[in-house]
Amino acid sequence: MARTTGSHADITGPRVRQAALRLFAQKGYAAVSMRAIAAEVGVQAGALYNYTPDKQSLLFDLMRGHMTELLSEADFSGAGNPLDRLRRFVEFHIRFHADRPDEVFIAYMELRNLDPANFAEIEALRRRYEDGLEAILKDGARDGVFAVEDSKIMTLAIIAMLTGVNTWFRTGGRLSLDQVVGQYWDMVRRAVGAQVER
Amino acid sequence: MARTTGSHADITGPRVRQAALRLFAQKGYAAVSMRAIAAEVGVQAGALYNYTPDKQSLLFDLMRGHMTELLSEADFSGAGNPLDRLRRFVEFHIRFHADRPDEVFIAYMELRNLDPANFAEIEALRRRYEDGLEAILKDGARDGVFAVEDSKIMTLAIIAMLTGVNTWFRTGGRLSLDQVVGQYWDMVRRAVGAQVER
DNA sequence: GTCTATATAAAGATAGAC
DNA sequence: GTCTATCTTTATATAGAC
Repeated sequence: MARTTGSHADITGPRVRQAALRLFAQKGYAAVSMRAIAAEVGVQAGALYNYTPDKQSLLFDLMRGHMTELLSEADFSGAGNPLDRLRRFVEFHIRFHADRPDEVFIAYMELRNLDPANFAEIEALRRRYEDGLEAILKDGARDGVFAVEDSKIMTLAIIAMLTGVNTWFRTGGRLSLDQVVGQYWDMVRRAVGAQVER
Repeated sequence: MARTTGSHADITGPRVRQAALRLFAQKGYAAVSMRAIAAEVGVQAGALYNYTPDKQSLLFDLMRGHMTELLSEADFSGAGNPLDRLRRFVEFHIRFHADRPDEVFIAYMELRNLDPANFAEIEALRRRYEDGLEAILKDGARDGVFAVEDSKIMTLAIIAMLTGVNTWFRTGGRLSLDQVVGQYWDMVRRAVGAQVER
């Protein structure tokens, strides 16, 4: 990708983030050099430092942006009965994550490469998301429509199961995302002990 | 750890693998230098090459050893009814993985750092393990005791849910491993549509 | 078998010209 | 804003002494 000297701040900034996202997801943060990111963008390594103070900030900004968007799009308003809220959560989680495989991969794989302060901030966001699901389960248990022995364990089990979709799902594969959502909803609904509607 | 010059092949070999295991799990393969492994063992970097041809082989041997042990200890014999076999699988999976947090972490996080040929070999072993669980689900569906819409999806969903335990379980924490096994078995049993025994 | 020393390559980050 | 050039550090791996 040949590039000439000049000013392209508005274009280059997003391209740096995009290149870092793709390369971090593909090879891992520690295995990606600033030179590799620069090459993907089409600039020299030194130019990257106009857009990020260092490599760590690049990783942190990607993860924080992802978690912030996740929390802003999730519906934890509490509207509706617990079974409907759980169904909406399952569908949202699968679709949101299927749309952003690289961001999801980084968010789960690169936590240990965050500086301690950055790690704490990302963990707090993740915790808020878990709390959103746990509130649904607790409300369902309170209403007697879910069989919840330990809401925290059930929260983590459901999220792990749903996020696992990203390890194998590919658009255009054997199953449509609609089918995936349907089957996971069947499993989650049964796992929480909700009655199967007929 | 002060060390002097001399021959310690029988001792040093396992210590190299153990140090690599611990450091790869903690910092990630790409972020761990051969010098760091040597320092953990208490030798100089050059001495490591008496025990491994290179860093990649160190990673591959750890992962292959883990997967081979997993397959050798799992009971995929087909003895018993599908519900009992599934219960045994759930308990085995949770306990085996809880006993080996570092190996499990590496096996899931460092796949992309394997050379292509090594990756193919590990993937084949992982597939064999998945096939073992899928056979249980298929037998249960055949007997009409499980409600299985797609055995492959259900296999991956169960494994993802169970392996997720490793992200939070710590010995001496709020819950004993017995309690964890019991609660996950409740969820899995319901997720596959099996009747809850009373 | 382990050491010291080193060959060779690549990393993160910065300086100064344009 | 981007370039080229470079400082400084660190990496994998090997050679040869003991």
